[in-house]
Amino acid sequence: MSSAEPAGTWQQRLRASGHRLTPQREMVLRAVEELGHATPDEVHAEVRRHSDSVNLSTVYRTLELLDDLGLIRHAHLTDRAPTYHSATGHEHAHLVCRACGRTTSIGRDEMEQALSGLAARHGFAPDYGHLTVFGTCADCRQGERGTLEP
Amino acid sequence: MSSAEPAGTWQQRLRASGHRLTPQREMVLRAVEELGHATPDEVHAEVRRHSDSVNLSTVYRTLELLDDLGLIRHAHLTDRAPTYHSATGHEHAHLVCRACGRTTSIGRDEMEQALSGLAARHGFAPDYGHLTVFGTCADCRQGERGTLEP
DNA sequence: ATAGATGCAAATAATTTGCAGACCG
DNA sequence: CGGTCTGCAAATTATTTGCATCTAT
Repeated sequence: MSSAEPAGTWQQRLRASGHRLTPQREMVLRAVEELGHATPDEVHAEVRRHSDSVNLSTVYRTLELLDDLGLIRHAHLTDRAPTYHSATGHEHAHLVCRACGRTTSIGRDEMEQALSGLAARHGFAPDYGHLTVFGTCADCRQGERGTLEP
Repeated sequence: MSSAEPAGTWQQRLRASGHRLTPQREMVLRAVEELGHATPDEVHAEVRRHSDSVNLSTVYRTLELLDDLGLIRHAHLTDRAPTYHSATGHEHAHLVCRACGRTTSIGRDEMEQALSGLAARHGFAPDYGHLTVFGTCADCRQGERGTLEP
């Protein structure tokens, strides 16, 4: 049904689309996979730890490219910067608590099952791996003591 | 159950929270209600059409205040700027097609029903009025001509 | 009268772009 | 070699903030 990962290694994937395999691209991809969910800035910092400098512009350009190729994905876990994560693992959506900031990953299957009826009804094919549901988690609903801004 | 609109008119709502009723705030609120879904910049432009100048800073400050008070709401309909909309109407979530950009409103009830199981399972209370589901609409799935790689 | 609100301009933050030189294939 | 990529610095875009002045209450 839904095509998830394109065939081939990421190296092949790059070449197949007429792009080149550079050390920067390899480092950025690794950083994203290690960090889990990270902003462009965090990826930049991580890359710098392992190797010498890679320019922030290059990080932005690379993240965009890898996202286009489907090698990584991005989601909006805050009202601010987008965060990137590996696409080689299992596709997942996110529940984000506004009170404590905690993020819970929801497997694609569970989310797909929940939205299947709605999706069918509207002839809409959701991008599950990009979906973020904001709200309040169990812990924060109990201890509800108003707003706690970090 | 879920407290949607606080009691009282928006004027009362403002005063009750220790804020003042200014012409700027009134104009911004009107603009948001007229525009449907609008970015801060669009709200600014709309306000200027009707009356003389209101500073963009004031628009930002006012949108934030009205959002905090629950008089308006915001959602992320693109990977970019947030858009604000009236909260006096029915609360709703959005389906956004990445291909054509079309936005479909989904009533709170329908979305709540779809996610109820998942929400209960995780003890999570979703903010339905903020939820945006990206994906591909029916029309665009047909005309599908693949991905456009550079 | 007076705390809160606005306008303005400058400060931040986040992201993008032009270009010359470096480098993959 | 030759077209891609990268680094760098400057340009954009988006949003926030300090402060003097104004105004709703």
